[in-house]
Amino acid sequence: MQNTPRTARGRDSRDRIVAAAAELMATGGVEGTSIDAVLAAAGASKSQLYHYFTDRQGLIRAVIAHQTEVVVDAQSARLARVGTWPELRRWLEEIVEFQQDHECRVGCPIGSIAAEVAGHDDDARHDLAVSFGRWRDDLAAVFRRMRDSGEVHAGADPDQLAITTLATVQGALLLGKVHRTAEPLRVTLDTLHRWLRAEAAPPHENDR
Amino acid sequence: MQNTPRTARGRDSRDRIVAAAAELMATGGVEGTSIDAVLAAAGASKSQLYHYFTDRQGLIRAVIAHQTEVVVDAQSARLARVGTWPELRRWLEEIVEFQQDHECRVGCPIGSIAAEVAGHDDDARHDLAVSFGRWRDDLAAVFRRMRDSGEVHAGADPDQLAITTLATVQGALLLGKVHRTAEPLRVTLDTLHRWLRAEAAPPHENDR
DNA sequence: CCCCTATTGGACTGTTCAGTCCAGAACTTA
DNA sequence: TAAGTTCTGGACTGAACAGTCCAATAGGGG
Repeated sequence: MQNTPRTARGRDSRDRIVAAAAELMATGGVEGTSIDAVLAAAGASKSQLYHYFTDRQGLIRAVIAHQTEVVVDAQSARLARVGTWPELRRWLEEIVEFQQDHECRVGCPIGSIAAEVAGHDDDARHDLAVSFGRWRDDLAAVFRRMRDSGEVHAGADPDQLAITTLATVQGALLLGKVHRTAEPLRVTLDTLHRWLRAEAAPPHENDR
Repeated sequence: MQNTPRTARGRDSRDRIVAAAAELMATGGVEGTSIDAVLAAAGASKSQLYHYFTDRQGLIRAVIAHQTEVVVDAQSARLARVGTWPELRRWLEEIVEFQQDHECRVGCPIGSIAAEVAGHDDDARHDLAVSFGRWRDDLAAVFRRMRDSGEVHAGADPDQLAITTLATVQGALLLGKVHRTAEPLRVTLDTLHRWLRAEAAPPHENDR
């Protein structure tokens, strides 16, 4: 019935359901995860789920919102601290390290959901477009800052760099997930970094 | 029972089933496509399907093989005709055009299946790794040819360029699918092309 | 033509699924 | 503490699902 939780207990129940669904869907896919499996994992009952969500699709969209919070919001905070080339490099390295620590099993939760539902769930697709849009904007802000501070040359287009960076990261995460190795991820993000560096402002133009 | 078709009629039946499954799974996702839906679309009966495939997973792997044939084999033939920068650019443009013509609805069939099943079907994941590996090798062959002919500078690593190119293309296709616009695809592949061009051999080193 | 194998139709089974429903428990507010 | 609301347990339903089975047909080699 799509109720908003009004008590701490209700909020906790809803959160447990969404967290369990997010975890199961990340590994088993969206359509491969049943309501019953989610409830078993969350230790909740059916009436709880249908009290907070209209139907399965509502739960899926809540999972997308949850993963956006986990992934994009975290990236937003992380990217806010990126303003130099070494910091950008570090950001890319952390992505590789994270995947390595998780055996490349998940890739990007948002990207995985997107690939699965974008074709047949227009509402979910829209939510995901917004999430990706925010991520792209955060990246564009980084490149804009770096351009303003002279780390990136004046002619560079921060938006284009952001879109390309996001696409490359997503593709690299997919390849890593398929090969279950951080190797393609490492190679790709390394090359991406090298190419991005070519957007740096020539030192002789800024250092005088 | 995983029988190989022994007559023309049997081969036709099997092909119809796989083609219908591939089409449905491309739009509705793998787990979102039921056996019954496949049979209805193919105009076949259950005993036909279970005569040629052991189970649902067998059908999925056959679909992966089919899409590999359609996508990777086609790319292989297409990339065999790429050996110069304008030809490489043309190849990237064709990807954008194809997606535009299909309203970015499908993205890459291989990539979509990969994102969905890589997490929980190890056999399928392996098949997909092989498919992506072949695609990468074909791309590496292009860059190796271009290096040998002096279009790419001697220090470039064809394998790294191939992996990064494949990852970027896959990521761009995903973004296009989510936004249902060729715009991010166009921007990303444009930028990718610009960056790849930086791997070109300096003219003064080869033109004398 | 006959025999043998490949192929096919479709009914059937048992399970799992999403979603409904209602009675009762827990909590809030006054 | 009493009334009103929120939350919860879990049985129940009907549909959809993957997979089985067998009888029947089609087609090819002799």
